[in-house]
Amino acid sequence: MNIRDIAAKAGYGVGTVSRVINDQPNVSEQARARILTVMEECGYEPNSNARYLKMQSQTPVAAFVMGVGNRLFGDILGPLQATLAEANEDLVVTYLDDDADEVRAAIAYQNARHPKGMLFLGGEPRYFAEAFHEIEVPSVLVTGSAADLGFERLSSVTIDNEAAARCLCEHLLEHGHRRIGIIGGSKTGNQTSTLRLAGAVAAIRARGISFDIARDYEPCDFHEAGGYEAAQRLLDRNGDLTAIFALGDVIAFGALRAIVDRGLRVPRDISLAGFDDTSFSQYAVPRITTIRQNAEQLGRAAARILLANMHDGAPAAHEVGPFELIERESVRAV
Amino acid sequence: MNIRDIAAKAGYGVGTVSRVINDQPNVSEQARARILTVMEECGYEPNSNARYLKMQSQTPVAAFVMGVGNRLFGDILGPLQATLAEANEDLVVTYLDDDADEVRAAIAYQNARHPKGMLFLGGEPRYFAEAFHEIEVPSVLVTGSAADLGFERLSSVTIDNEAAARCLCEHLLEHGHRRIGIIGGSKTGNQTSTLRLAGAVAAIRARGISFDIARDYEPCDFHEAGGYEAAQRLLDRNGDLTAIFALGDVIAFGALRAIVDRGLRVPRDISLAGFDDTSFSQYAVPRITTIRQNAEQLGRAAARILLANMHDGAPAAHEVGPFELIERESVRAV
DNA sequence: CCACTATTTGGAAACGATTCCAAAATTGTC
DNA sequence: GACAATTTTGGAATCGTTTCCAAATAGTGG
Repeated sequence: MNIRDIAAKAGYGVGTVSRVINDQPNVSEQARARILTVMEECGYEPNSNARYLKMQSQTPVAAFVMGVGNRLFGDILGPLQATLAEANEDLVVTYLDDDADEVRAAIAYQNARHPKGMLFLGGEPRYFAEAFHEIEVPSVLVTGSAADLGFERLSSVTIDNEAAARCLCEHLLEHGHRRIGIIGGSKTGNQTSTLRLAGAVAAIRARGISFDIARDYEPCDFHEAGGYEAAQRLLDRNGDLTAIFALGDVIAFGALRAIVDRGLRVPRDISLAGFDDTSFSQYAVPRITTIRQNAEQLGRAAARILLANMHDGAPAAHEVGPFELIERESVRAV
Repeated sequence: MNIRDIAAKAGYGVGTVSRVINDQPNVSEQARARILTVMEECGYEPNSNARYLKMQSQTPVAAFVMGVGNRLFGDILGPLQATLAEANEDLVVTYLDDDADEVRAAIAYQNARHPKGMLFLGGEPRYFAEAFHEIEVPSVLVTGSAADLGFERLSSVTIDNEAAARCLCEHLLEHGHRRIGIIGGSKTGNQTSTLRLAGAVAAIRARGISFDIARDYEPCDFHEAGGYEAAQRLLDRNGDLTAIFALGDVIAFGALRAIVDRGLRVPRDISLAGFDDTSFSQYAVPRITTIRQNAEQLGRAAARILLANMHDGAPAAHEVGPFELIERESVRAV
């Protein structure tokens, strides 16, 4: 069942059928209706290979997801893919550890098939910045800023992580906290966490309160176990902390458990704040104060920007989405 | 740069070049070497669209993920995609709500591009069973059983949900619980949840204890909010429950919050059990007793079976993976 | 050296779409 | 009703492969 069959059945030429398929003008209403009916009847779907072959565009959009465990990415990926689907664009997904070599290899592999576009979720911008010079298609960095990387075809969608962390920290400060500990962010430094850390530290120091990175900060991997261990280490060093700011909700969740295991209570003994407003944070006991970023909006924005880049040759855009402080029960005044 | 250019540059015909590309016999060593050299020099990569168009086999493997929120699927998808990648197979992912029409439309759309294989994660087998008669490629149902659906080309990878639920319920019974409530599973019935429910109810009734579906069971959507509300409704009806079995960890997590909001404590007043051993369940307060299924193993098995089906024409296989009861703190003896 | 078979090679046809140009049909104007 | 302008239509050429079939070449035994 191909376009010629449809044309024959409908009593029109292939050109007209093609125009109908592609929603192009200069087709009479009558012809359009008739052809649509026939296509419907036959359950006809155009062959995408023939189509792409002719149109010279090739494989679908490729997405690289660094950090499968992060539920935020799942929440972003859903709406992102849905938006792409509305434009009939498929999405080839590759899941990766956030490791420089693995990232490079995966990018090289996908790049060889000339995808129409690329998407990077999570991960360290530095890693693929190295691999990026050979990429000739529009790309979007989701959940990270590429504005300062200066790549011609690399857009980005993110929130202002620094401002958000500052906002949250000010919230803690306003509640009287003076000894605040921070956990999260890899030892080797990771853009997003670095920004959050910077914002938090800036807020604290702006009040003339000292913050000693070596003492008051503890890096950890981005999962519950990391948060658990980091909180342990941080509390071992600092008996006087009244609040802990975890650079991610899953980290906060692990930290919560660590605090409880020490016989302490949140927020009575220690206040706790997270980041991301992952779906479980409003159900945790206590409900966790956090920063919400709108995953759906980020996902849709990423898709929209990429489509604009791909189809209309729009220049790289750098969208900064809104965030919101969600006050819950895990922070109390001291 | 196409196959004709390469043929011209190498001084051979397109047929010979094609044979080299596809590793076919009947090419002299001399020709093969020369052509490979030229291809290398030119950085030539065959156009996959033209190729798939001609070969009638087409786009990569298509995966349908029903229920983005479910972190288990993320955990399965990672290893699954990695295994596929080892065989140089790309994965096109579509995220869907578990809705019959949406599923049908997505399957029709992807099927029209004649993917090499299909994967279904989560979702209700019935929904795509309807759409399945038109699928002519090998497929694997992950996290659901297809053994009894009787489709020629549909494999499945799952655990024995019924036995696992029975096992967990027996654990509750051994701890002296006699009034057990169950939450989870959609109103319209969903294979996985139905099996879990059946196993649980069977275990309870096997002890001569009555279980009244209308009274002791409450369906809900698969997320924290669903669990929260279902637990509320269930507890409103039954003041005498000593244990609640949630048909999924996220549901259990919502239920935990609902229990706490009633001023009750887990496990002192009510014991709670989940299913899936999602990463947060061992950090929840209290740590949640649950059933672990090995996501990585399931993912790899699914990919392995699909590859065998695709490449070697292996018949449909139905793999039943192991499960494990993880005893934690949320269940105590009464 | 010939007849015959086996291997290697070349190139036209086909896959199913899009795109363009020319032809046909319609509309508008006087 | 004639003519121009516009809209609609048909269909050949094209995209870059694979797959045949026929032709050329190499190999073999007598």
